Amino acid sequence: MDRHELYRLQADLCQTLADPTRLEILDLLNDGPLPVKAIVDATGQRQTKISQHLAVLRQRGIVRADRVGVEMHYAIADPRILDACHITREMLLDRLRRQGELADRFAAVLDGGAIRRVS
Amino acid sequence: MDRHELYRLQADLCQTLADPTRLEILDLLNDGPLPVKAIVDATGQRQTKISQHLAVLRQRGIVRADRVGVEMHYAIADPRILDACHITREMLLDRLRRQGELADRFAAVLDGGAIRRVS
DNA sequence: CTACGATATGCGCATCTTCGAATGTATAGG
DNA sequence: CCTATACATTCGAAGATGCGCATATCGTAG
Repeated sequence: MDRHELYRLQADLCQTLADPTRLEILDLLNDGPLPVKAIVDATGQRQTKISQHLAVLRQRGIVRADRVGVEMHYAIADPRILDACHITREMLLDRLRRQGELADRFAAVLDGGAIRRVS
Repeated sequence: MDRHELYRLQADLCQTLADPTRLEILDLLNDGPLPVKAIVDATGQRQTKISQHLAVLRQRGIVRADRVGVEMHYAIADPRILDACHITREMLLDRLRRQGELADRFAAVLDGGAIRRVS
């Protein structure tokens, strides 16, 4: 297994996470296994779409599917994926906060009339 | 900022990480800032390609670029991204280890002739 | 067997991504 | 000014992805 093969696999894993619907599904499964119907209802998306995304997550081993009677229950396969998602989410929230502060400071400067004075 | 907008941003961030070359670049920058030339040499990829990927990383705020004389030095903007990468890498390595064990056990069974006896 | 509810799959289309080739820009040296 | 070095940008082709629509499968109840 050479280094580049690992980068390829890691890129595949990231690619699997690179979809808003799939991230939302993982977030829902964070609280425990759910049948497809529950995910469809919770997201408000079409069943076909959810099923396709679940297939992607299943094929890459991110989630696990078990039959429970007539339903399929999906669950997170490796909880560490949620840690990774948490980190990226925190990074984004921090960035948004910083942008908010910047916007506030900029707005304050505008209110002070500093920009108009310059122009 | 509603929940779905955050999922979209997070998906964008994951998408940015979803490329072997970009992951390799981040890995290289893990040890400190580097000029483009060093990255090109270290990866053995074409300069155009590296520059394109650096542009992607720069636009998404993953890396920061500073002029140093005639060179551009690139650096990791938020070290937490490396934590996230580390988690996914560990997950993959674990999975590969498990697959290796499975393969070993399977090979042992094959050597024992259990499969042939079944067929 | 039939019908139904739950879930999965195949297909076609629009969109996005990646790469290489060529070209553009900028800075330092002569 | 001219050149070379270091890096960035644009463009087109090839491949990948996401979605909706229609349809298939699977388990269970009649």
